[in-house]
Amino acid sequence: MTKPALSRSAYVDAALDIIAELGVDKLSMRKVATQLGVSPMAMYKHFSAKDDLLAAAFDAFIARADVIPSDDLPWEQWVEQAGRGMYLALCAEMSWVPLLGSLPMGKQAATVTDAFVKKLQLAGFKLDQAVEAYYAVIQIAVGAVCLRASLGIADIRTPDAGELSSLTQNYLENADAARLTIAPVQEALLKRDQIDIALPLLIEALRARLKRQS
Amino acid sequence: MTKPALSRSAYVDAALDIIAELGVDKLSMRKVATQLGVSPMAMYKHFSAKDDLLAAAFDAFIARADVIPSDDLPWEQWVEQAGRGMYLALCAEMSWVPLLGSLPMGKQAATVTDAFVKKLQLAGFKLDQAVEAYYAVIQIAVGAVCLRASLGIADIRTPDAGELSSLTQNYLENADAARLTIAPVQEALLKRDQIDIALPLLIEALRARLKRQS
DNA sequence: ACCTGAACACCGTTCAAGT
DNA sequence: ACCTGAACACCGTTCAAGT
Repeated sequence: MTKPALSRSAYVDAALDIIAELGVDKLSMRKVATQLGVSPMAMYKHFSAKDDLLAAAFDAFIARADVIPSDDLPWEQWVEQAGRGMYLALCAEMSWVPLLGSLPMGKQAATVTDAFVKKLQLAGFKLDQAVEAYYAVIQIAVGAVCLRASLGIADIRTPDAGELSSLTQNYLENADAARLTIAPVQEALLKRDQIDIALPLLIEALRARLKRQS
Repeated sequence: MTKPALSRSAYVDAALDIIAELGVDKLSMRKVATQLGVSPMAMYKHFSAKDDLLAAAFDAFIARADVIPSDDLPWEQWVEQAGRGMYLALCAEMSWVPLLGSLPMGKQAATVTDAFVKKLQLAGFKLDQAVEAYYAVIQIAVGAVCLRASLGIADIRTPDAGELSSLTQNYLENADAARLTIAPVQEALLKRDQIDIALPLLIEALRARLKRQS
């Protein structure tokens, strides 16, 4: 009996399964192939290299994350929800984080761009301002997830109330008076959702900019 | 003749050499050991695992980057320069970028925190606002570098004038009218320094916040 | 204390060969 | 066209042994 030829998306789905279970760092060409009952080398007919598979998997991940908010929201809330959506999707699958700086944006990312720019243009922003705002939100979402990851927060559970984050623990080595004052404030800040640090400030600045030109 | 015992910092220096030459992704325990003329296993007396070496190397990298601006600048410029300094240091050694979300902050990062918070407190911000502003700047700097890396910009050269970034190339696959309008604006934006996208907006918001409470 | 040698259990990828 | 098997050139890390 001849095996049906495996499609590109079959490999991508298998990769996403393995990533969900073991994390991006444990993904290997061999594991994907084994899950599909195929030789590892079969994949090189569909993907030029592991990076290619990873980029395709990330784009599929973005599609599933579904970060585009409902259209009837006012722009401030729309932007806030879009940024939070990106942040939350990545928080749920934090093993992507170390690769965030090396993954190329694919087709699904482009549809998010389109929706964002359109929403802001309808709100009265100029095209270049809308594009600028989009990339500012992306930066902040990615930065927030990176910061969260550096805190050593595990994927699911929130940190135990009594326990200092690893970041604050490091900070308190060789502590002086200033650090002892700063540490609890830092710890309180970092216990909140990291997306709430810079995103509200950004939206404030955008609102001021819009008001100034109307 | 007995070899002098190798210190932790000798390993870190060797690691930074290899990273500067080949990139973080090509660093291996075996290469560091070979450069020092030692068995790979010798390192496990000084570092519990490769992650431990990498964290130490990153902290040394931060120390060398020297991102703390001169003290006599007004706070807006000080914050702007600090953020830009982080951004530029990472742009110069972009192979760190994929790891930005998984590297813990060490002692050198803590001295940057201290300087930043102190500067903003002297400018009139409350402690919690100063800490919040610091992490907002970190997020934006990290996000900007991640975005720059995703553009497929090589470490040194600026992209050829005539050539679209890989991000815009991907964006233009299956292009409709809207995308054809957005693409050149996006490309112009992404040719600028990525740190200039969100950092000025953040500083604007901070200034407004400070004015409101005084 | 610090280092070594050999081994284990993995990797990504090439290449020639199969059907 | 698509897949296989064997091989190459690597990895991080463990463990028992050396000095």
